[in-house]
Amino acid sequence: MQRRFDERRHLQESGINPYPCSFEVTGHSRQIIEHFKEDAEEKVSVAGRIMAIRRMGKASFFHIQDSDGRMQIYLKKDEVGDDAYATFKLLDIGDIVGVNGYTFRTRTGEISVHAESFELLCKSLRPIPVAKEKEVEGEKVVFDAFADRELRYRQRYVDLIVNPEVRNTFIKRSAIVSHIRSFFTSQGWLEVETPILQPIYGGAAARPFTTHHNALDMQLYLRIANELYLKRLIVGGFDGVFEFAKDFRNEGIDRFHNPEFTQVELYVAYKDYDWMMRLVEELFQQTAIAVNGTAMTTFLGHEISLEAPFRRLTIADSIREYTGAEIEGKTETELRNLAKDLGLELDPKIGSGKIIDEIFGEFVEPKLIQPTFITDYPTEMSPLAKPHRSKPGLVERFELIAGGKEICNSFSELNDPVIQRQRLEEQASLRQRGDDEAMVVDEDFLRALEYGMPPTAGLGIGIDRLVMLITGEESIRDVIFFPHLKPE
RNA sequence: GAAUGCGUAGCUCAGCUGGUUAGAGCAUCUGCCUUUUAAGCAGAGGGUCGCAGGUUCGAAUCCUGCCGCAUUCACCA
Repeated sequence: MQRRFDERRHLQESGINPYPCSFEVTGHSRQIIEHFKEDAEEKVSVAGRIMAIRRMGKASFFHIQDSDGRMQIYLKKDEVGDDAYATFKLLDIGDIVGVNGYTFRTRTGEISVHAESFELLCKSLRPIPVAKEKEVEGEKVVFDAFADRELRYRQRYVDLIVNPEVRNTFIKRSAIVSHIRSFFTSQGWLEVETPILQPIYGGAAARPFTTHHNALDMQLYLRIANELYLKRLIVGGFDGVFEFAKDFRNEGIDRFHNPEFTQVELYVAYKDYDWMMRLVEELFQQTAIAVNGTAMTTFLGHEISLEAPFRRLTIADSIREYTGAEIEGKTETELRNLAKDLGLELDPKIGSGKIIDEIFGEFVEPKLIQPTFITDYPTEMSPLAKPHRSKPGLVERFELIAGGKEICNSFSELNDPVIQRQRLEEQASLRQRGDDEAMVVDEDFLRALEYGMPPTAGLGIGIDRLVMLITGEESIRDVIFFPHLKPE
């Protein structure tokens, strides 16, 4: 590094600004290669980071990497002049340069740019961990790639420079988000923004991060969900609203959980959860095809098809199928015994809904590899969902499970303010008994419902997990640019 | 929060039944080379072996504690 500082000074002393203001770029690597014509050389100006240099005395080859790929540059001392060639000798891998020249094909067949002049655009002071590549029987083999997980996450900028597949994953993430956004927008639904700092947190069962507002001298929470605010907007008269939301949950970290994560929540008036299932099928299939060109994906070693329709199974049927146990019409005591027979050790404080959830989570969910809608959950687990139209004790709710993990959650939203108040008060008493994830009564939300919310279908999609599913990445840290790590 | 594994040069790794001055490839530096592509050839520099203690004549190597990362489990999407 000291040497590079010296070079920086050396360049400055010889009148070269190592950090100029701009450079006129006329072409990018992939586009130049695609448009290349054998007998018509094209004038181009390209810019990028030097990734490899092969100097051969009075001529050199090097590769620059720009936003969409790599381009080889050929530089001859005769043509650029002695001074420029001397400057070139001071350049390092990692420096950013602009090159003016014309396209040609080398003796070995690589489409390249024959430089007529070049300009240093940024001196790099730290060596980048370059990996070398070689083609072996048509396959690219990478040698000594920058692979240390901790370094890759802490210095994602380096990871992105050096590992093209990482860059690709994030390009796909962006494509997934923009596809969902345009799908929703094209239905006429409104993209909105709601508070991240909330005086009362709600909409999910989770522990929040707390913070403090100095001027108001009050405690505030980072949202765990935005559900209750989006419903207020449906009360306000919008037919469809959605928000790509960063939510925050003060829970453990593992390869499926980051303390801040992204959900898109959607609420559509006059619809129910049945309609929402059809929407999710169509959305997921289209998104996968838009991003990967196919509805097939590989996740955790499984081939998964996102082709609609997805299997539908009530939670009771799913437990019957995977354990042989019957949960319908059972009392809490019977359910507890049943769980014990299956080998589950349960906290004696939990109620029947939670027991069913435990059985499901232990014996069913990990086995649901192909996308499956699990429907008709016990009321106790779902205080914001509408009672089922024909099955007492259940609500109109579904979760989409794929790859053994929950990807979506959806209900026909509860819009009866009287029942909603009862449910929230039940939550509050659970809270008093020590369940610190139970919900809090939000009087303003209840007031909104009392003005009247039309029948509404709601949906939340875990974007990080959907991106994992579609890209095949096996850790949430590989689909979040800057995953949470302890400080260095 | 618990268990297991890992931490050696800028990067990828070897060395770890304790024993001269800790190695290799790439990267870096010097010299040669005007169509190379893991360019090549000749030479050189580069390390508080994660941190702190301990055992020992002697520790990268054995022991203890701490820090960080990964995986699994628990909580959760």
